[in-house]
Amino acid sequence: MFTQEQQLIETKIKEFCAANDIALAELKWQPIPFSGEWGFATSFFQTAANEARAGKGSKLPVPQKAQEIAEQVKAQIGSVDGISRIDAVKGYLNLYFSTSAYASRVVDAVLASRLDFGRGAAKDETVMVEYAQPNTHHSFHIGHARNTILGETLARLVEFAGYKTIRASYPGDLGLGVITVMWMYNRFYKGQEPEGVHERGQWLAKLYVEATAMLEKQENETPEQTAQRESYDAERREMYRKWDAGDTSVRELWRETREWSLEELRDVLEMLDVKIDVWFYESELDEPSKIIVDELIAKDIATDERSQGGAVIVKIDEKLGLTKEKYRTNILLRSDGTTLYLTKDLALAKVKFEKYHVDRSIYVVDVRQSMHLQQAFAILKLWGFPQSEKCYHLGYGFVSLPEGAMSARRGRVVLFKDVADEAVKRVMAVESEKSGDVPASEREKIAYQIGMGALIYSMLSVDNNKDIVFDINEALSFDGRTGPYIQNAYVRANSILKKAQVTSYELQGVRSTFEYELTKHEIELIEQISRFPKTVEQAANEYRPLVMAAYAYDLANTFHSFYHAVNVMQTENEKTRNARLQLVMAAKQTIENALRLLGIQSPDVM
RNA sequence: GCCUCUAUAGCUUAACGGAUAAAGCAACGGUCUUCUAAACCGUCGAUCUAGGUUCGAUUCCUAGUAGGGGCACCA
Repeated sequence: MFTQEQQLIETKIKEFCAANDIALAELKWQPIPFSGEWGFATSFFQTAANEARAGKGSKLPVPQKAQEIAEQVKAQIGSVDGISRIDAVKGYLNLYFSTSAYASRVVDAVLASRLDFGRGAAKDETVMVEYAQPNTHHSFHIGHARNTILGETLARLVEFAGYKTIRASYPGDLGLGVITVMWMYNRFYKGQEPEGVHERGQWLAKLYVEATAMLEKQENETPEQTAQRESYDAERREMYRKWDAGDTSVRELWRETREWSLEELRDVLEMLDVKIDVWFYESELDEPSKIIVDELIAKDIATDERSQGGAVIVKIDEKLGLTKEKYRTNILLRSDGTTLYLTKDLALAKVKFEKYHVDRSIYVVDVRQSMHLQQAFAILKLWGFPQSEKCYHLGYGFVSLPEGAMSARRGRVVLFKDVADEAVKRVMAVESEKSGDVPASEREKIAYQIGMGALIYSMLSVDNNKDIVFDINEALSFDGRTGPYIQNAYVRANSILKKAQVTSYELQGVRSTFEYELTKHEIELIEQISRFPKTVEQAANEYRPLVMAAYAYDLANTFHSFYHAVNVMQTENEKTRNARLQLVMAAKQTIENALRLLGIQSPDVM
């Protein structure tokens, strides 16, 4: 927010260095730490090191030399409009703001932009974020939730940063797992499905567990059991064959059961406030991907070894001219001519680039598929798509349970819906004792917002490449570094404004005046608010939801401290009180904007 | 065997190559007649090992140790 001052100072520093034959290193700006005052800083260590290496000037150790330069620069700059004080400390040049002017600038900027405060300038690039890719015929578990939460936050970040953003979901709706569920249903449960979107979706997952148990070879099987199992498996394979051949009744069964899963998925996404723009289905990419294989063979990217009883493969390293093994070789078509995951991903990428004009393509996919995606990107490059350079795999660590890995086969999963329900229950339990004035009609809705806030934040506050052992008590904790903590800061800000009866017209559109001695807490709050736009930029550029999650907590933390230290309503001086109320409005707005990027709601009361 | 990720306080996690490594939980001690104590304030407490690069390394490089994950007809 302070680029003008920064540039002015930078110019002065450059002039000084040029005049004195100092090889200035790149200037990097940062906030001044440990300050009750407020400003920005840069250091001269690199410059001093450059000088020392060139053998110029005094032979001081680098830190002293940096300090010397800082002092000289300070003397050279003199006074700058809007900067109250300049210090040269330990090799750093610290520039302190004229507090009241900057306080007004920050607060007014927030109040002028409101929901758009922090939004980046519109960019001429289209980003597609692909996430929410669960398989159909299974139920949505907490691992899928991590994927979806990460993807949605990333989508919100890049969108807010100014990119045209397309949200894509890619459910896996074919394969042996899907057929297994269909076979189980058709054989034993036809027409017995329960009512209710989630009940039905979860029931399909139960069928899968039951079917797996029936179809897996058991220890100490009797001959009858073996025969039974083999006969079941033959039925299943026959069903797969029919599906593949386009058999009408099997296809109809498939469409019907698939829809049950998709209904549940859509409901879950709504619960998470996710609005998918484009749905891709694996089944729809099967045929197109076969055509692509022919093209890749024709272009001599893929090698057809089918005549020797082999498969169609891509020797990626060889084609890229790499001598060291990196991407290795992968298969595009099985020897029986059927496609694989990689084949379909290539077809999907083509659609993304050609039909949706995607410049950047982000894949939010389990880190275990890292190799697979690197291979896919490499093949896209060979294929001649320049966008392959801007394909990015946002991998994320495994979500496991304290008792071990989740397993859909064995039914050892924690379902998202169950956690969400539990979250509401727990919030309702504390709501009655902790909050007085939550209207009865709003109770459940607010409990849901808080419960989801806790769950979402717990997923976002861990760096994406780290594994998570899911502990429901930790995920739904409401104390400390959590979603509800941040929501509570918002509620408190709102509460002050309500009490003060600041309605929209009185203090809005009126330029704030901070013509008084600001407390340390106010300055820190303003400083924190001013960092929001840069944080958006950083989080979006680096594809790191965690950066925004960390910021949201820091902002809330600063607000809570301010709240305790400064009593806004009891401020005697009216001008000071008004300025503080505007600061509270700005803080409230910024917290809301940050939470919105995380996909967390901001309840007015809690 | 090759590739890759991770290693920070008792536990869970932060930290553009730069100033005093930051939080939460747990423990201990304070703070509600005052804008909501789902909060605030304080105490205790940490960079896996060995080299290297650098003026400066938790951060980069190499090796090691420990633990995940991946490596052609699964997704």
